[in-house]
Amino acid sequence: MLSYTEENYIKAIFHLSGDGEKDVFTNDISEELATKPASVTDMMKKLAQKELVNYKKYQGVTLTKSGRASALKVIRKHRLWEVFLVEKLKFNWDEVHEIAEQLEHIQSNLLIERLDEFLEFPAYDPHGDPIPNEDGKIKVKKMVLLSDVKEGFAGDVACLKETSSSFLKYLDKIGIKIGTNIKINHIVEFDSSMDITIDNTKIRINISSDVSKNIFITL
Amino acid sequence: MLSYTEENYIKAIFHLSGDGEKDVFTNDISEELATKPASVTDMMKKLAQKELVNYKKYQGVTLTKSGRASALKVIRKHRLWEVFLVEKLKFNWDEVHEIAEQLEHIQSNLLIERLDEFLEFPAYDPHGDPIPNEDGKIKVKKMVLLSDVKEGFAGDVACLKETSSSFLKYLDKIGIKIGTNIKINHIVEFDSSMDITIDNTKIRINISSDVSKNIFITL
DNA sequence: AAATTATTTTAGATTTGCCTAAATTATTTT
DNA sequence: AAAATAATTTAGGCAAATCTAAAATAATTT
Repeated sequence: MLSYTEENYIKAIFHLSGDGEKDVFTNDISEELATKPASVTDMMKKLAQKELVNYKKYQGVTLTKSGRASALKVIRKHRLWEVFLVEKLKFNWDEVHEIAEQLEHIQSNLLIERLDEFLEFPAYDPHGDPIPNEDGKIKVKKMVLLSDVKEGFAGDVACLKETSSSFLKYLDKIGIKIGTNIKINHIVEFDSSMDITIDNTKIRINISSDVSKNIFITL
Repeated sequence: MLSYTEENYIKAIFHLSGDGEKDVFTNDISEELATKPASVTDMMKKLAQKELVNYKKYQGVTLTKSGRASALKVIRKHRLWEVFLVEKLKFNWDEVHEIAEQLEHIQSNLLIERLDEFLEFPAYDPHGDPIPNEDGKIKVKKMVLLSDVKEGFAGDVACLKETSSSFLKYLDKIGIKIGTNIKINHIVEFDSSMDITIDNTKIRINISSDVSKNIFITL
């Protein structure tokens, strides 16, 4: 069984690797977890010993099969708890992250399966991120970054890249949530900001490229 | 803020002191928490330093006001989570303790208030123990140990002293739960076992004094 | 290719919570 | 009241996870 800290390292590596694709480096992990690089090196040796990561000095790390499975389990728990907090306890989507960071470490397989059932087997969390199933399988939605599509295109908000509280609060304010329909009326060449229509209403708003770069919409 | 371990010590002291009445001794705490007496002494110094306990060498400890408040907060969380597990996630009353032991340490005032609301402000947990309110106030039910009442007496099961899985499973089997009406038909002088009627049915069963000593009924 | 810069690792400490073994204090027995 | 026993504390250490400072390695620049 993994310690609280080990789980956090494994999760950080999973995220930094782009869900397991790329190698991850010491400095990046230390930044993600707000620790020092030396601490990361110590932990990488420990995780390598436990065969959770493939580690070669100075070469970065990747997760092993077993490490990947552990990461997906923690992510599953995190996202299910987020659904619980938003759907059942009426939290806003910008308030749930810190609490889910704690809840994700609760150890009980039965608990998480019962929670999943109670929530009626959600496929996505409140930010649109997919919830891995018991076997770590993820349902991938076909989607593109809003910033990558052309004028005239329309789609539904599927997922957010950035989930900071300030970003989520801004989206609340302008009326964007998961499932909101967005139509791109015009892209300003100068700054790549977009003039969009929300849910086929008459209201048009302008969003900066910093915003459109962080919203995925369905294809 | 208290560490996970400190919270467990404070909670153990609260329970061992009979909810704050008596002095508590090193050996008892070490037994309760499955640590060694020397470890307890270390922690008592630390908790005294933080003004959570009154500690005098060799004399035992008591909780301070602040220690008592911390204990009640952890107990509140533990019991609310137990209600959640039983009422919402369909756990049996003998399965919830270990999970609640973990959940009770999650830090978020908002979470616990929202959970309380979601559960519709329960006053008692699945074992009949009272749930302290936000201010640490407890609603005391008037009750007596089943073993302390006379033949002919009847009352409703209010609370259990022992909450081990084996005891709870036995109660399940013989049909006793919180709220069950029990009438004492006869007490066997030899072993103090009791012949009882459950919920005014025609079925009579015999329970040992080990059982009757662990069931509280309403006065 | 040598020098500079950036990244990573090693070495040695620190803190928290725990341990064992020995010493101390309190309690009980004779 | 002295001896024996029980409870508690002290002293010294260990493991996990962290840190700082110094050394080693890799990458980049000139």
